[in-house]
Amino acid sequence: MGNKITIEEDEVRKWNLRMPEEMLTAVANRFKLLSEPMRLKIIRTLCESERTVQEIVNEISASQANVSKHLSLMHDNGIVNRRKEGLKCYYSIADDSIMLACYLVSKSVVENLQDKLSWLQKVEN
Amino acid sequence: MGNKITIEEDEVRKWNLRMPEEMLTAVANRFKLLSEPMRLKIIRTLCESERTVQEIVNEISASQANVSKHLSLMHDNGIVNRRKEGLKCYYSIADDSIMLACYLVSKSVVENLQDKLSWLQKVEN
DNA sequence: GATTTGTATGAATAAATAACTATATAACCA
DNA sequence: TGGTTATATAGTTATTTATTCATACAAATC
Repeated sequence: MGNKITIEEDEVRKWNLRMPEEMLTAVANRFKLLSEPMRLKIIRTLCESERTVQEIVNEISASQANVSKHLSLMHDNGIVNRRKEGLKCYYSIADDSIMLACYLVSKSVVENLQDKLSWLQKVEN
Repeated sequence: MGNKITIEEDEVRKWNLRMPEEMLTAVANRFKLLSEPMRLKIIRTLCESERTVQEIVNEISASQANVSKHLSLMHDNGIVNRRKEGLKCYYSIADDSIMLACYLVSKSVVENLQDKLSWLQKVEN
């Protein structure tokens, strides 16, 4: 229990500095997939466990067509898995790094918000 | 030397499941900032050290207006710092989590590409 | 003050895309 | 076969945005 992920700080600072153009585009595309609130909502439900399209539709109250399109897009880009069972179609997270990215970025965003809040409170007094 | 970042796996899986709507939008916006190849190129140069606008323009061969606009956008969103010195304007990375996100996502993208390649090689034989 | 240099910005354009409606497909059941 | 359910897709619209060009601003130098 309590598994830990460790990352070398030195590695981070020089993240693929010489990465060729197409790979950079691929990285940008991966980020783009995570840049829509609706898709983040979907991913968030999938982080709990696999879900059918309809289950997601009910949970996040969006249209079936829209959820399906987002799932298809994410499937085409390899960030979710698809598993068919009769009429239903189960989706799940295909790449744990997605969750890690969501975790780190949301943590950072929340921390920034907290900083702004405490700054505002200081100014008010 | 060899500083390490450690992350609890359990924490990752339940990344802010109950995060309110506006925060989710903020997270999506953060990802959106990282979803353009041109901005990633700029960020990549800034990961080495702070740079003036003109230095970046020369390094990535883009127009001054475009680089300036991207930098302004990133500054407005708090992911780069701005430091004026005479005529020149030095930009730098404001948030280390940006680098971490770039590192993790590009690592994952590269690994996926490698998987695809080795699969292709198998099929060819 | 006039000029030069570094940076920012406004307007215009083209491209991408999220969401909607309607419809198609595909699997199951009666 | 006909009907129902779950999901996918085509066409359309509205919005966003990356880029370019031209110009404005601002600090330094002459």
